[in-house]
Amino acid sequence: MTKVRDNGRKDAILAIAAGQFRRRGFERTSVRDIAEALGMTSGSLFYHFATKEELLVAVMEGGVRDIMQSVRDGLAGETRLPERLLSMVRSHLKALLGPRLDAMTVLLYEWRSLSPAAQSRVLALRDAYEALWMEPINEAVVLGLVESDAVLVRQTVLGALNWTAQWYRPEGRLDVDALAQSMYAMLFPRVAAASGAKSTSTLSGRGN
Amino acid sequence: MTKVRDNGRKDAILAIAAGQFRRRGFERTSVRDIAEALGMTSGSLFYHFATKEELLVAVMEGGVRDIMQSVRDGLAGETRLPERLLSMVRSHLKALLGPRLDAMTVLLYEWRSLSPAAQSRVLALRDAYEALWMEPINEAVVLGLVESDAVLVRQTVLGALNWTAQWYRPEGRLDVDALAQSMYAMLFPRVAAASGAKSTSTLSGRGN
DNA sequence: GTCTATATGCGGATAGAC
DNA sequence: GTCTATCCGCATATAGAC
Repeated sequence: MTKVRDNGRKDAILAIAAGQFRRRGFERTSVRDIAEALGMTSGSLFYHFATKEELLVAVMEGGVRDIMQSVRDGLAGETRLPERLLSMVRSHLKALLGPRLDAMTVLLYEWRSLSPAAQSRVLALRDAYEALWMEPINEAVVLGLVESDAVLVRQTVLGALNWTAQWYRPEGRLDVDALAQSMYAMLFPRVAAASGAKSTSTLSGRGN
Repeated sequence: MTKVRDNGRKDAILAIAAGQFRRRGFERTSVRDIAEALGMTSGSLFYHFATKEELLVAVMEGGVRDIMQSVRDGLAGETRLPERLLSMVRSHLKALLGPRLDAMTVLLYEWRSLSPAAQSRVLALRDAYEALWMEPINEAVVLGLVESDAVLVRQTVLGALNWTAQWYRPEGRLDVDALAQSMYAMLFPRVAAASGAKSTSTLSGRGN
C-alpha cells in the first residue's frame, strides 16, 4: 500500500531533485539535469513546479516533515529522560543518514540558496523542529545533568549530529544505531550515567 | 608585526571575495560583483586570478593556513592535556568566528563548488589540520578520559565547533572565550574534571 | 594593471502544438 | 502532461587599447 498522499510524479521529481541538489548543490544543478534524469525535458518540469526555487522549498519542507515525524514516532512510549534523549539522537541520525539523506542534507546545507521570503518560511520550520529538543534538555538542566545553558547544549548536540552528514559513510565500521549510542554517551555522559547503565566512565569527581 | 607576504592587491581581492562567497555562496557571486566591490571591472580581476575557481581555492588555502597557525600558536607552551585541549577549542573558535570568519566558513561550506582536482587538494589540507587533533585526543583515550574511538571523538568535537559558524552571533551574550570554555567543558567533561579546575556553571561572574 | 568591448554558452522560464 | 522551439539575460573569460 502506498501512502495516502502519493502524488506519484511529483514525488519522483522531488526525489531526483533532492539527490542532485545534495550531490552537486542547488545552483550547479540545472532544471535540464533534473528533467533528463527523469526522462523528460525541462519544459515538462515547469508543468509541475512553477520555478526551480519552488522545487527546492518542497524538498526542504519534506525533509523537516520527515525528521519531525521520525523523532516523534521514536519518542512514543518513552517516558524516562535517558531513553528519551537516546531515542531522539537515534531518530535524528536515522532520518539524517538513512533514506532521507538527500532531503535532509539539502535542508541543512542549501538554505542560503533560498530567497529571503522562502528562507524565513523554511527556517521557521527548522526552528519548530529544534524546539522539540528543548523540553528534554531543559529537564536535564533542572536535574543538573548537563550545562546550565540549555540553548548552548542544544546547538552543540545538533551541531555534532548534523555534522555526521559530512563524514558518515554507511559502508564504514559503524552502523547508525551504534553511532547513535556512542554519540549519546559522549554528548550526555551524566544522563547516561544516571540511567544506571555503565557508561563510559566512573562518575568522575563530584557528582555535579 | 605585519605579515612578510603582503601582496597588497591580491590580498584585498581575496578578502572581498571571501566575504561575498560566505554571504552569498560561490556560484551566486559573480566576478562582476567582486570586481565592483573593489572598484574595478571584471576584466581586471582576471589579470590577478586566471579563473574564478582559482580565487576560491586561494581563499580556502588561506583559511586552512590561518587556522593551523592559530591552533599551533595557542598550543605553544601548553604541556598539560586539559590546557592543550582547551587551547585548541579556543583557537579553533577564535579562528572560525573571528576576523577569519569569511575564509573559514567558505572552507567549511563551499568545498563542493570545487572541481574534483581542486577538491582533493583542499581536502588534503583539511585533513592535515584535523590530524592536529588526534594527538591530544589519543592521549585522552589512553587516560580513559574520553570514548575509546578517537576518530569519532574528533568528528563529534569538530562538528560541534564548526556548527557554531551557523548560529553564533558576536552581538549575543556569549563572547568567544566564554563559548570556548563552555564547549570545552561539554565536550571533554572528564578531562576538565580531572584538571581539578573550576567547572563552568558556578564561576560566571568573572570575565565580562 | 586597468579599462572597454565582446565572444560564447548556459541558465531559467514561456508559448503553443499534440 | 509532455514535447519542441525559443526568448532573453547573465556568467565566465578573452582581446587588445591605454
